[in-house]
Amino acid sequence: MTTRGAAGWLPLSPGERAVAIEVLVHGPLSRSEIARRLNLSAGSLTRLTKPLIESGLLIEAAESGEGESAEVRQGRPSQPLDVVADSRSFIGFKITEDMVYGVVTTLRSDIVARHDRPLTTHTPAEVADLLAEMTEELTRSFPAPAGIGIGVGGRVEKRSIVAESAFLGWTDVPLAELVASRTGSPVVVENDVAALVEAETWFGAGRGLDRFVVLTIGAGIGYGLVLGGGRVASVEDGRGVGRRWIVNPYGPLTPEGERGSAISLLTIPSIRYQVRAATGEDLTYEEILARAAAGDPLPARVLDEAARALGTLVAQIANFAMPQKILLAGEGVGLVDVAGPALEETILTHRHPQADPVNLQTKVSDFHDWARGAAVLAIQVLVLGTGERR
Amino acid sequence: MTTRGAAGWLPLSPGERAVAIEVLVHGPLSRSEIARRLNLSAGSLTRLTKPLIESGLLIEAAESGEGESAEVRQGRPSQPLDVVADSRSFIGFKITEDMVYGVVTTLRSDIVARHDRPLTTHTPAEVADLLAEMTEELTRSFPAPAGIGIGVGGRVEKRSIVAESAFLGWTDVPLAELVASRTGSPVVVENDVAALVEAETWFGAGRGLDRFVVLTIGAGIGYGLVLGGGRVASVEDGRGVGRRWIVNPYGPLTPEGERGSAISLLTIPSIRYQVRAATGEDLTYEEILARAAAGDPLPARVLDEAARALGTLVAQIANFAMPQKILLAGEGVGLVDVAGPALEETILTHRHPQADPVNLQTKVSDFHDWARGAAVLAIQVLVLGTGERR
DNA sequence: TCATTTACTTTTGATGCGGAACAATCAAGG
DNA sequence: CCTTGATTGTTCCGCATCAAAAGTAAATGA
Repeated sequence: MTTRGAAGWLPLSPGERAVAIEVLVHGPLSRSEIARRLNLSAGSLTRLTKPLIESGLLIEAAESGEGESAEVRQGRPSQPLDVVADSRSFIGFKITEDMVYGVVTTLRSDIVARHDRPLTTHTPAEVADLLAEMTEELTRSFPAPAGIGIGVGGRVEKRSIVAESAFLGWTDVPLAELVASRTGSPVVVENDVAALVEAETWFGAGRGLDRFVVLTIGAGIGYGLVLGGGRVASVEDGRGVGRRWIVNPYGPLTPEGERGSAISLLTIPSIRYQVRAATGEDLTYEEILARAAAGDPLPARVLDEAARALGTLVAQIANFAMPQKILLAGEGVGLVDVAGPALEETILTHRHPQADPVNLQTKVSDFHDWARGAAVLAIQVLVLGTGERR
Repeated sequence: MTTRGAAGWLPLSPGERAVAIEVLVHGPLSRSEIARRLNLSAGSLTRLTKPLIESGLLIEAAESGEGESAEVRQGRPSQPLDVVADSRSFIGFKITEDMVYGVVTTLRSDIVARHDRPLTTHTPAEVADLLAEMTEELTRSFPAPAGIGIGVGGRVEKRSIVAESAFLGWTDVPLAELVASRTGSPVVVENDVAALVEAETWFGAGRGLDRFVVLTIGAGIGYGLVLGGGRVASVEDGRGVGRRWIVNPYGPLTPEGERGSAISLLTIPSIRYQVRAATGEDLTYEEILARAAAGDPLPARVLDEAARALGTLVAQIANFAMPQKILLAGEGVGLVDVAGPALEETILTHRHPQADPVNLQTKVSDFHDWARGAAVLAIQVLVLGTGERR
């Protein structure tokens, strides 16, 4: 097995794991607070926290200090527990066509170092060599990594094998094994969108939610549905979702995606293509946003149409999947700033008048966020033994 | 409390409840089979089943008899356990504008008697009187009902109060209390769609599934999303969902619903309205189906457009909510028989080419199915103590 | 100083589960 | 006919886990 169990930490009992995850995800918490959250008695918490503290995973945090401890309360002061975030470090990689982005994170998934390198070859062995080299450089000033997570666009099986990746030209590449043998660290490989979704579910916008959706816009469209704390896997994962999400049958026809599909309306290449086809100018996405903001009518029209498509999608997701929150992420969500009103208006048009307003959050992510997502997967799988679901 | 706990049966421990539900929902099962399904040891099953058998809820079923016991197997023969379906009876009502439909069911939710009565008044007290009378008549040849379930179109709160029902003109009517005081039986009131969804989740198309969707077409549109065995409640419940599900912005404008919405494209009144507006003839839904099947172009066109709208909806639900199965139910699903190919084609158009085919099931329901749904709710709440979720 | 409040620990008892040993009941094969 | 093996179900014991209760600790406020 490439991805063996908790490396270094003792295996956790279900109760211990629940406590560890609660503290890890929801910051420093006192024992009594954890007891309330997990519906356990105070006595159980003494029992469960003892081995966690002894093993070094948790620590009795220094009292919040002099700053200001919120309200002064009566009674014995509580003793917050916190994870020893720096006790282990994790490495996350995001592989794109021509670059590899790497980060080092703490147990809390805070990024403490970044390191990127151009990717000049797609040969599996050479890519693994590069990842091993980058691991070496990244860990120079940190303890040996407890785990390595790798995010790749494409289909990934068993969290270790890249079954199919078009932009790398890979089929059934056992990437986890290749990297693990070079670095000696356990490795988890996952589809990039899936990793980002898990990261947001644990540490980001979806923290503590039961139903949660992540929609990413960038070079393509990504969709992740989280139910009951776990991501729902589907066969379309990593196969370029959104090609057949026909939002507007009379919408534009672009090289990728069907006419009027989410891909042809929303992705960065499609928006650039539409502007280029109409004006002859080859503008970057940022330039298009800037021109639209400045009042240039053609870019504004393209972005307005995109925002309306996005609003339709968001409303449909809210109507049918009923998430408590929808996160818009990726490099291509800048259009929300420029065409926000059109987005809002379209959402309202497609929602029941008495329905709850859609809880929508926007987060422009860069490639280091994707790499961080991969690191979070390593935390989940390797430290806490959170296996795959169904 | 109107809806007090398990009337007659001892309160069940979580383990006992799990066993009871497993046997109730999945037919006769041997102890070892239950142990496998619930991941319990054989010893635990002896312990858990003993009180259930003693209390009369379960029984050691007579061996399947002479017929043919499938394959001959080695070893001690298994002893299937089954619920004593006839030990209690349940009553379910569905209230429409001018009729009340009533059924008597077994613990397994099999309908053993039906009785309908016209509804000539909408006064809460008189409706409750009628329900009490019908209960009296329905239980003449059956033991006293263990519980009564009532399904109403509209918003229902706390499974007892009709907060708002347009067609009855009701606001905050404590219907459960009114009926319970007249009959002496515990009463559960729920939105009709919600009740049907629960019934299908436990005993119907959604049995054993983790993610499941029910879409009903009739006088209106109904939508129910089941995740992890529980229905997701939403504020739109009972407020006429589908009015803002804009499927085709250039679709027909009907008296109800926005232009091109699911309501104006799919509901029976809208389809009849479209045919009437075009031909001047006031046809029933069944007549429209028959004419379209016979080749009459105008009804065929209306139904074709409806089927394409339905296909779009189904595909969107499959794309975004990712259920393992979608059930189409209600009085208005007959169009699937007439315009099935258009439905299939539209679904495929909106699905990823490599996605799993949509698991779609169609079930024409009559009003007794709705009443049965209400009875199932009584079974859930009163017998097994399955409370509300979130 | 002393009651009060809140947080945590220790002890105790109950519960529920898995596992081992055993009984029951069948088929297959000499 | 008897043995062997397979499968189901029962009984019993030990273990893990939890809640409840009682005790300890550390603060506030009068």
